[in-house]
This record gives sequence, structure tokens and C-alpha cells, in this order.
Amino acid sequence: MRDGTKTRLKLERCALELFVEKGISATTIKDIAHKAAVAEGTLYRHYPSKEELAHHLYTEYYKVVSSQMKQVAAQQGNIDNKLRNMTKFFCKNYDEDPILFNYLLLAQHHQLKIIHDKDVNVHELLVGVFKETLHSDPQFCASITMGIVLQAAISRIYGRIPRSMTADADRLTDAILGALKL
Amino acid sequence: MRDGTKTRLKLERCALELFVEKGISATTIKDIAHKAAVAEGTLYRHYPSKEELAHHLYTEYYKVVSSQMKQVAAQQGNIDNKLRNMTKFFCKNYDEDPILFNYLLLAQHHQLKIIHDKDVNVHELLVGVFKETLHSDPQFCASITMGIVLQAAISRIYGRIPRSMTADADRLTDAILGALKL
Amino acid sequence: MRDGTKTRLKLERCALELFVEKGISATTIKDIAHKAAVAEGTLYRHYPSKEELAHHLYTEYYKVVSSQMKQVAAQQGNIDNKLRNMTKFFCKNYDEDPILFNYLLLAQHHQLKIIHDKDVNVHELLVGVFKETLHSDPQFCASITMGIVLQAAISRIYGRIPRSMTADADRLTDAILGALKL
Amino acid sequence: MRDGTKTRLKLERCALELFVEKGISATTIKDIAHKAAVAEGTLYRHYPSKEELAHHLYTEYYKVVSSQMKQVAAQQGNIDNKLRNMTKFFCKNYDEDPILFNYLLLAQHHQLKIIHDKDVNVHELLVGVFKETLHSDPQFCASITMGIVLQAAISRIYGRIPRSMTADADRLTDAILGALKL
DNA sequence: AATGAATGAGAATTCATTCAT
DNA sequence: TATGAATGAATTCTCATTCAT
Repeated sequence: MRDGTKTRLKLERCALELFVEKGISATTIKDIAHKAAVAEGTLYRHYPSKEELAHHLYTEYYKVVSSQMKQVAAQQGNIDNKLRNMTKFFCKNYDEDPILFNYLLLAQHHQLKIIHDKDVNVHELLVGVFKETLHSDPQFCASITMGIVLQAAISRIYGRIPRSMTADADRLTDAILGALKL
Repeated sequence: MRDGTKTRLKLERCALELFVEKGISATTIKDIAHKAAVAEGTLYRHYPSKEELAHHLYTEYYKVVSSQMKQVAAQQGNIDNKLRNMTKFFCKNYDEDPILFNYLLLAQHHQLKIIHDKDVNVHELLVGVFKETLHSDPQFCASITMGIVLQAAISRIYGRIPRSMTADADRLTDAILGALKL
Repeated sequence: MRDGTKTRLKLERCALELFVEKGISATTIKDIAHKAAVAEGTLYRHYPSKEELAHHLYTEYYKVVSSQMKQVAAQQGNIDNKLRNMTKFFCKNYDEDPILFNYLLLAQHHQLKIIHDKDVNVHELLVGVFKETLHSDPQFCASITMGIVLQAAISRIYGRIPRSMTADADRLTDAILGALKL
Repeated sequence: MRDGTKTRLKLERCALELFVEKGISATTIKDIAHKAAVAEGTLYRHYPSKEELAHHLYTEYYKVVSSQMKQVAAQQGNIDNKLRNMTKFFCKNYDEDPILFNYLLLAQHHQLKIIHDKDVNVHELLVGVFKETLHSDPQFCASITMGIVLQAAISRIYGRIPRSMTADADRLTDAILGALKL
């Protein structure tokens, strides 16, 4: 490609991996450029700064995933089914790109000045689902749900659970429903 | 001042707060020294580097908390009681020093090269508890348990749940037991 | 500038002069950068540290000079002629770049951890020459020879002898031969 | 001792050894204090600064040695005998304390601002001796003499000659006389 | 669009020196 | 006299960013 799209994608992927591995502020432009096998200056053809790149990476993908998640949450069905589908969707996405999911869900984003509007925030999405069904304390329920699923992902990072997330999707949903007495 | 203990404690506390607020690599020596109201060079009388300070802070406190947690886990009782007591202990500790707990639980530890031996790792402690009771898939159960409790803490950080952790301790235990069908 | 060769050469020359003038550890990066009229950070594009620069400077030039000296020593001729040619070669080189020679010969090399293999060590070269001719105690002879020539160079540094080294080359050789009863 | 003389001597000896080993500017107060097993501040009870200590160490001993050397040079006798006695004296002093001799004779003193008046400079002493005897080019002769003897000392530092200096005193004198055609 | 040398601000670190005990 | 914690200026080093090619 003459237009630099290939370089841009390489840069983004390498940056993503390094951000997850070392954290955003500990990752240097040099690190990224070196891993992407381009010159340091090249990054600035595509992004005005490292922060911008990190921010772009976040919003770009978070938007896509959370809007799809929103669709899943909006589908017809009782809360059991909604949670089951959302969990399945989450697991599938994790398995497709664990590194991206780590970045989106586990990176310390309060260090970036990323504030997502409630519209695209998975926790808030869950709060919405629980509110709909008149469930008591939706914040508590959403926290339980997120905790079970996120920690399952973290357990993969630490190599404690060798299975794919998808393989555990139903068990995870059952655990959520059990925890919430649903 | 005769010995440097007071200065050291001040440095450690200020560093802790900054590490939680901004992340380790985004916190500068200047930040820490300024907050502790000492000269920058003073830090180096107590620690050879920022990294060492962060590491010390982590292992020092993690050791204390996890060894106490170990004692709680070792107490007589069925698994219900053990989980209830461990949850209570965790909640109490969180409430006593939320900042410290954020540091211990949410710091991106793979960025510090901290490897705790299994002996002092809370997840592994839980794995041990579940193994003891011949429960199936202890790793999965430990993950569920950790997820529920940790996410409760994270929800406090984001201001989503205004109550103390202790106020939710029993509900959290109930959720864990429900999730694990116990 | 396309490549950094010019900058690198400037840095090396300025560093060399300062190292000889003030000693390595008393020379600062600022000194070097200022003298070379570049930014301090520029030095680090070429060398990982001041120490590495000093080391590079030493080995780089020592290798060249000593390998040429080796060729001179390897030429046909009796020991008289060899010593005469080596002395001449040494003097010529000194006169061409006294500062470089001061660095190579007078730097406190045990402070840099420079260990040259015997192959590129001028003293050992002399030892080899004296061994070849079955001369007794080659170490002693090499020491005498080195002492006479090196001190001649040092006398120039202190301004005690105004002549060029080359102007004294024959007298120095005669002194060496006299000292060794050759 | 209550008066600190013992501490002072320990400090001086340790400083001397470190100055020879690492060079003056690369030796830190901490190094010296640590080696002498005293606190860093203690050094300042005895010397106003590291430079002063280095300077003191130099002049203190140089004065003694060079004035004794002067006496040796002033003794009756022809030039042969004078050179023989001076060499012997030099060798004896070297053997008694090689480290001190390295400091006095081989340290890069132009890095300290030590300027010895001609009165206490060994090279100049030799120049005087050669002038006395109407020898041509006393600077050249002094250089030859110094070179032969100093290099013998250096060869000991590098471990090239295992004998004591005194054991070689006569051979060194013979070499000097041979070099100077005396 | 890509390069990588150069920059310079700032972060980490060192170290001679001071000072309260 | 001795200590060693604290200082702060100097030094080393890092790194995001610029710019000539």
C-alpha cells in the first residue's frame, strides 16, 4: 500500500500490545516504532502524540464493542437470556482478541483522561438492564456480573484457566444467575 | 530527627497515594518528594530507585495482608464460614485503607515484575480452600470469588456504590455462595 | 545532515580533548556537548553512556595504532632496526596527534576496565620482539624501552622538551640500545 | 585514641587506596567513609573537602620523599654514584609502600591543581644533577632516567615483573648509565 | 509517506556538604 | 569527636517531538 494504511495498522497493533504489556506511560515511542519496524518519526505521520494514539485505540474499539453489546442487551427476552447472550458475546470477543480486551477492560484508564459517556459503558449497560427489570440495586448486580466475567478474563491472563472464555460462557452465566438469585 | 523513620513513612504514604492516583510510571520522583515535603535526593537515602520503592510497597503490605488472610482461611469451619470470614476480612481491610487496597489489588503487577510465591497469593489461597473441600474446579471457583469481591472494590473507586465494603460483606458472601451453588 | 557521522566525529574529538585535559570522570556530558556544540541528548544517540564513549575511543584507536605497530615489529631486520623503526613509528604518531596519544598512553586504564588481549598490547609486542632474539628477561627489556619512549612523550606534555618527538627519535633509540647493551 | 588521630589515619589510608584504584574524581566521600567504616560526615571533621584531602595526601608525602631524595642527590660522589643511590632510594620507597608511590608518581595530578615548586620535584632534581656535571641536555637525560625507573614501577602494577623494585635497583641503574652513555 | 538525527525539557540519580543529635 | 539523615545543585540519562532529507 502506498497510502500508509499498512503502516498505521502495524503501529496500532504494536502499540496495543505494548500498552497492555507495560502500560501506556511506560511504553515509549521508540518501543512502538521499533516493534513496528518503522522510524520513530513515522508515528507522527499518523497520530499527533502517544496519548492520542492510546486514546484513539480505546475509543475506536470500545465504541464498536459496546454498541454491539448494546444491541445484544436490547434484544427481546427475559433477563436470564439477556445476561446469557451478553456473556456469550463478551466471551466471543475476548477469545477473538484477548489483547484488545485487556486493553479495553483492564487498562488503567483513569490514567488516560478517558471518560466514556454512559451510553457506551458496559457497566452502565448492565445497570440499565437490571433497572429495566425492576431489580433491586442495579449497581450492585452490575458489579457482581462484571466481576465474574472480568475476573474470568484475568484468570486467563495469569494462565490459571487454560480454556477459552467461550468454553466457560454458560458456566459463567449460571454463576451470575446464582449470585443474583435469578 | 534522629532516625529517618518518620521521613520514610511519609515518603511511602505519599508514593502510595500517587501511584494509585496516576500510576507508577507516571508518578515522578519530584511528585513524591514534593508531596512528602522533602528534597528529591532524600528518597534515595531510603530506596535505590522509584521502582524499588513501588516494589517494596507492594510486597511489604501484600505479605502482611495475605498472611493474615491465610490465618482466616485456616480457621475451623465449613467452606461457607471460611468464605464469609475471608470476605469480611477483605472488606474490613479495604475500608480501613482503600488506597492501599487499590494499590495492592489493581496495580498492574506484571509491569512491576512481582511474582508472589503461591504461599502469599490470595487467589491461590482460595484455590487451596476449594481444593480442601473437594470442590470441582477450584481455579474457576477462586476466580468467581475474587471477581465478585474485587469488582465490589472497583465499584467504590468509580463511585458507583457509596456504601462501605463492610456494609456489603454479607451480601457479597451470599452472592459468592449463590454463584458457586454452595 | 543525512547521517550522524559528522556529529559523531565532532563528539569523539571533543570528548578526547576533554578526557585528556580533565580526566574522564571529571569531564561531564555537558562539557562534551557544549564543546561539540550539540545538545546533551545527542551524545546518547551515538553512545549509551560517557563510559562507553571513553571505552570506544580507547579501543578504537588503540587497535589501529597497535596493529600498525605490530606490522612494524614484524618487518625483516635485526633487533636494532626493529627498535629503531618502532621508535620512529611511535614518535611520528605522537607528533601527528599528541592528544590522542596522551589519551591512549596515559589514561588511567585500570579505571576504565580495559583489558587488551596480548595481541594488541604494545608492551607485549616488545616482549615478543625481545623473546624472538633470545634476549634475557624480555619483560625487563620491554619495560626499559617503554619507559624511555613514554617518558619522552610525558616530558612534552609538561613542556620540558620543546622539540618534536620525531626530532628525538634516533637519540631515543640510541638510549634504548645503550640501556639494553645492544 | 580519643582525639581522632586513629580515624584520621584510617581515612587517609583508605582515601589513598581508592584514589589510586579509581582516580580522585571517581572516588566519592561515601566510598572513603564506607571503606574506613566511619560516617560520611566524619570526613569533614578532618578535611574541609575531598580535594583538600587529596591535596594534603599529596603534598604531605611528596615533601618528605622528595626532600630525602634531595639529600641523596646532594651526597658526595660522581654522577654514577648519585644515580645509583637515587635509584636505590626510589626502589626502597616504592617497595615500602607501592600504593603511596603510585599515588605520588602516577596519579594524574594535573587534574588536581597540584603544582610543585621545582624544589620538590624529582624530575627537576635530576635536571639539577645533570646540569651540575655539565652533561648535555639535562632535560633529556632526566626524562630517560625517570622513564626507566617509573616504567619499572608500572610494570609491577600490571604484574609483569614479580620481583621487588629493590631487587632490580642495580640493573636499573646500569640501564640508565647505558642509556646516557655514562 | 518515511526516515532517523537532533533537540531540549524534564525525569532519575549522584554526591559533596550541612546540621541536628 | 562522630553520626547519618537531609539537602539541593549538578550530573546523567530519557524521551516525546521536530525537521531536514
